[in-house]
Amino acid sequence: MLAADVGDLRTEMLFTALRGTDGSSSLAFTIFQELAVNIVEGRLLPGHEVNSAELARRFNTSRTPVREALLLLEREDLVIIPPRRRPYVSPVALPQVREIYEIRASLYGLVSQLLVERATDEEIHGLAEWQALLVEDARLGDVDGYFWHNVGFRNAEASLSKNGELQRRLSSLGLQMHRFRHLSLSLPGRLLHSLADHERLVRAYADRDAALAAAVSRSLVLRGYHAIERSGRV
Amino acid sequence: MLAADVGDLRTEMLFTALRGTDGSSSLAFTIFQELAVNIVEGRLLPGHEVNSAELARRFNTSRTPVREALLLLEREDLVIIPPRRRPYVSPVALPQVREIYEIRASLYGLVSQLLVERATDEEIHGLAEWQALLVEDARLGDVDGYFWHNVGFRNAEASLSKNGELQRRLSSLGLQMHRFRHLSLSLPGRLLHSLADHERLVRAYADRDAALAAAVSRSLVLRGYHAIERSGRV
DNA sequence: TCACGGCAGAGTGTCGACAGTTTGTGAAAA
DNA sequence: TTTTCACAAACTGTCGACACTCTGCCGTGA
Repeated sequence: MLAADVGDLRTEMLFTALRGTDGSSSLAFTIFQELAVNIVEGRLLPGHEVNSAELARRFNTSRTPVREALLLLEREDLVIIPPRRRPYVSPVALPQVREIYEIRASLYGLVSQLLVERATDEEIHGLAEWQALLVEDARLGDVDGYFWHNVGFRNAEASLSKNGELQRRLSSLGLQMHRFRHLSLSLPGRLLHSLADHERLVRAYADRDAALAAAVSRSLVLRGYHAIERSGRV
Repeated sequence: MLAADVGDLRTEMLFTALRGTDGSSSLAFTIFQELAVNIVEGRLLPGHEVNSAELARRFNTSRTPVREALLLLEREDLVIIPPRRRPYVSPVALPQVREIYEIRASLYGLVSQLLVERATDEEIHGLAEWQALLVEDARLGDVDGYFWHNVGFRNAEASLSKNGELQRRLSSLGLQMHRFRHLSLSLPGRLLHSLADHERLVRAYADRDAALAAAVSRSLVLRGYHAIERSGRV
């Protein structure tokens, strides 16, 4: 039933850098992925209790793979497993959102810096193509399209930093961020601001200006947080 | 038998920020901690295969908690669990060491920046006391003492950033880093360089110079990597 | 009426067992 | 002698069951 969701090309993007990491290949990871998508897309709300026995029934398995899936979810901070108590979907409170954005800003600053040092001209040109997609989405007012192309752009940047660890950690943070990022972009006017920042970022890449790129990248992320903060929606 | 190791006050420091995170309270986490210490202290070498059945025997448990402990170890990148194959202690190759130091440098830059913005004068004064311990260790040439006081200093900084997520992620990185960090400090002359950097860092804190503190903090970490790189020991 | 204590239901943590897969060994063939 | 194939041992992933713990409800006593 959820295979459709998980198989979806877009949600797939959220897991690419995480896939290699997982231990148990199939059952546990499948359940993990399924639940993770439901959490980040907001179908499983914060505080919702997840029952391993019930999940086992739903997935036609025993509780063992379910438990392992829950551990994977905990590793991504999507659920909290108190000892001897029911696991529940982790809360999304503003202070914690800020913490995550701060980390993400710092790491994307690093990505941009490394990218300038290590990416080839062709690779940087590839980023410009993502940028073109974003421009088009913005022109059409296609918030959803913008959102996912933005994910693609971000993933491409991370990959060009040529630091696999960094890429993995950002992917992990990204999963967490998707729980509230759509809030940020759907705010009025936000999309155009974001686009302008992207523009400056791509230009800094083309100019091979590492310091500027890092600064723009950081502020790009932080601006997303401030938008959420001001919206008062969390 | 290993309780002595794990109970040790110093190794304890490595896990403080990780403790709350764990799902299974006792058995799995105990096994995890035990194995983690053995890996970071170099008693379990990279590539060494860990056999869940054998571990279960050694800890007088079934394989279930052992499996969960292995998942926790995988989360800290201390073991790799290929599907349907034996888990093994993750390798420590120079390129990956570099990746981790890059991330750590960036995040400690963030720590220093946030610390300047958020710590009270008393708290910053507390850091100066750690610094005094380091000076004393350096004077005595006590590399081991310097190492652990340095960990304490770093933990204190992370805590003063008042960003719990950041603290947790640094703790996770730290666990990984301890696998090769002792290499760095035991290099001749390295200790004094490190001390001089600390001195500058503490002064930047006292002066509330966020930009300088962040820069010094980053270079402090990166210098550690360059020392390892030049030593050619990895 | 309200507080306290005990009891039943639900759920987690752990266990031992089983099936399927991988690895290593040894015999057979080239 | 070297290579290939097949078999056996070892190990992983999964399962169903059991004991202990927690939670919520109900009855008892004040």
